[in-house]
Amino acid sequence: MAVQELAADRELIGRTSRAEQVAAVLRARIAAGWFQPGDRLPEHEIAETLRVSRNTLREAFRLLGHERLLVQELNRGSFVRVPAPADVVDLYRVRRTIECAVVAAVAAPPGPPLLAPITTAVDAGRRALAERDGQALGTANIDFHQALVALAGSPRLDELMRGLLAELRLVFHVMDNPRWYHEPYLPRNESIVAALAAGDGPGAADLLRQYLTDAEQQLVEAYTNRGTNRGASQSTNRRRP
Amino acid sequence: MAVQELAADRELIGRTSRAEQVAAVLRARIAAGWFQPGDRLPEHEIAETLRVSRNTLREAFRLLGHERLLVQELNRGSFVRVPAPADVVDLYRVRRTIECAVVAAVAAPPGPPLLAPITTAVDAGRRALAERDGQALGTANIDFHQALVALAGSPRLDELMRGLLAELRLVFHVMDNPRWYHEPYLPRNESIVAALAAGDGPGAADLLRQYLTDAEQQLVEAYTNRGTNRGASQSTNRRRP
DNA sequence: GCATATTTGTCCGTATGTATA
DNA sequence: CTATACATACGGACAAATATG
Repeated sequence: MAVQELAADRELIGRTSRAEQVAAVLRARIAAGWFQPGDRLPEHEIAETLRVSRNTLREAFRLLGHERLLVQELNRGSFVRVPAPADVVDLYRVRRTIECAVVAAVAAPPGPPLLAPITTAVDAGRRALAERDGQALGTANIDFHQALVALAGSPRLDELMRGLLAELRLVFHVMDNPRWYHEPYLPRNESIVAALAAGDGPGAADLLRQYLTDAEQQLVEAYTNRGTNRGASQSTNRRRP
Repeated sequence: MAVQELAADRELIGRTSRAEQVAAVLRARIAAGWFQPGDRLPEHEIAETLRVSRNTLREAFRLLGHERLLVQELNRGSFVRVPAPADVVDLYRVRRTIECAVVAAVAAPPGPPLLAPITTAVDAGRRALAERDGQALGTANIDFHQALVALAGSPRLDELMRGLLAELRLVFHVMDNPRWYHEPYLPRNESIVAALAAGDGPGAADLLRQYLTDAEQQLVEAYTNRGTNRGASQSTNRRRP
């Protein structure tokens, strides 16, 4: 019965709990960099601002902690997570494993509903580059890789990828200017699309693997430098200005 | 009531955050089948039994909901999740993607610290089969695949795999006798180990992919039959007997 | 269809323990 | 070392939704 598919849209109406709504707000704030890695999220202050009780806020904190966006130190509070260099390495290891496996499984040119989001993301990236919009370039790159994983048609892989990219956003927020790291890879995205459109999954996967390896190397190098300079260890007691 | 048997787990809590300790207890109970898919977990009753407040229990519920072990229906409560057939398909799609990718990346015989857990799991399976211990056979199979993913050396992939296998346990709990589904695959595990020990990752990955495809087909078939017979839709109001 | 009882969702007050100035 | 601030956890309260008769 097709009606049950509507159930997926239930959460779009008001039918979600306060805790998840609060989590969504905080998630967006963290993704946008409004809360920066290392920032402490004081319960009382935030609960008062969002007009929710501390109990429901704590439920939201647990959710975000489970998503690795927050770390919760016992009796000290919740902090926006500041990823360690080892996390960057692991993130890219997982990305290589999953993205490449999904892309390599492509045996025929994907249909428009699958290919369109990919080309759209590349176009958005090209436009952002022309307008020198680093923020848009970054999100376009994220959308590109999210669309790649969507080729598998797996809800769990989609959500997993969302989580990985959300974590990766934390890494970029630790550094000053994320745009430089995405810029050189736009033409490589285009060649990946070309291979995919031709139905050459394994070829696209090879390009993608090299892409991710290069990106990781450059990112880890820049990250360890910036990271140690700031000395933003997780247990420092930074707050919002 | 049978819920009072939970009091035995009261002693396990005492070190980290209460919510995570409670979550660990419930997670173990669900994995063991003590809470069965479809069961409702009443807040007041469980909170009273575990001697925690409803607030902290709800934090634990949020965690388990995020792990897809519980579903939380607004104003109706938290239920042990009963996976749909589509979930089984997706679980195996993810398993094929990740496990095969990890195994295929093996280019040389793994060192003892990586290979030992794999062979140990196979041995445990062989022993369980000899003793006709279906429960042990199932866990041995789970340990085997967990050890396979550990080849990647990625904490995130390890945790991801743990979650997938925990979900899969729910599927087995919906059906009566899990042992029949693991039995025919033991020799295939052994051949996978042989290929791995020889450093032939791609060969092992091919065997593994076929293994997972066969297992999925058999499981989905048996699952849809059992599942519809029971009529255990998520919104039915089952409780513990 | 209606009235009642139960359960969840949410908030508040408060006590305790922990970390930090 | 004391004092302060804050997180942690508990219990009570009420409204809202749901299940039950």
